[in-house]
Amino acid sequence: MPEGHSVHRIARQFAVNFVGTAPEVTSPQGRFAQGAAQLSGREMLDARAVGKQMFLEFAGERWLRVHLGIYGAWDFAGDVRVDPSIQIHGQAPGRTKLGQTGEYSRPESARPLDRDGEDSVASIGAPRRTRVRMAESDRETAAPAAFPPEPVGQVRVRLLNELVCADLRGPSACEVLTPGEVDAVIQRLGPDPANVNTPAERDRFVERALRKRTPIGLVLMDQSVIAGIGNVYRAEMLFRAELNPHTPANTIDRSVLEALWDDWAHLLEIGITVGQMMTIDGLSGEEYQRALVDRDERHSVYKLEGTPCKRCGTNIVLEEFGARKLYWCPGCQT
DNA sequence: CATCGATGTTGAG
DNA sequence: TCAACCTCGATGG
Repeated sequence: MPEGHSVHRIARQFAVNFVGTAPEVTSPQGRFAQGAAQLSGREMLDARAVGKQMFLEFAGERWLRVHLGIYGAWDFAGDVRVDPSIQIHGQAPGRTKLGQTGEYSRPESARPLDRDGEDSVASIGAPRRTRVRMAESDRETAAPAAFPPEPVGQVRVRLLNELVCADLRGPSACEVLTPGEVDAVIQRLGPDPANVNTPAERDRFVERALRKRTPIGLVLMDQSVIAGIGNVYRAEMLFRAELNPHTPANTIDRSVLEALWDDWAHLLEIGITVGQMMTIDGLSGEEYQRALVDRDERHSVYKLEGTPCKRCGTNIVLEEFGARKLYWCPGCQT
């Protein structure tokens, strides 16, 4: 379910809660018992995301690669700290408000969107006894009574240190790799502006795209061309660029492709910070708060088929495209 | 409460 | 091209 922004958020949570500790690694479900044994008791050295994949580095040149696929999720429970660069919204309806201080949900949290985001070297948040599910959207629920909690459902892998327990369920990939194998995987992925956003990286994307006759609507989802974009961001980015999804990539102006990269970098940074795919700019504070809660308020085309385009009034259409659903406006995406 | 569908990818045919 | 993976929120009765 998650697009690139969620995976970066999860990697940051591992950096804050696990890097520098030597967690016990188990596979309550059993399917990953062998891999878990290879990692257990080793210090975690690094946590990184590239596109939709996460890589956790352990001492002894062993890496855990995780891809959440369509319904994978991580649950963090215990005394969880929140990386200062991310906000956690989206508690279940009817649950207690997030954080006694309201630190993560006050309206001013909208502000970083309009700035460049170079300021924060804030200190890491204090641990808070809680449980947070991190997947396509985050959800905070009441802390389990016991620590570590009883595994619920099919837990492929559990990482447990003194303070925090992280459970992985439903991943499409979960495996131990050597450094060389990690390099090979990353080699096959396109650039990710959340890791390196330089003119050279942007050129890498542009050159790869210009070599394809494939429609841009497919190229944007090709993880070897640009990493991290999924079906929602694809549709929304094409709308923002006023681009017909069927346009062959190699017929698009270089400047337009450069703008697509810049827009992805922009949207991805917002997504990482906010934890929601906010794809409409310039919302008022009130609209922004509504967009946090209601998907239809934060998108222009995704799942909005049959409604009038906010830009030109033409009805948004839904089209089967490369085995996925594509939402776009035939009126102004030309 | 049963059923559906999903923000993804792989691999069989 | 499409089933499989195997989770869970949304939807409808």
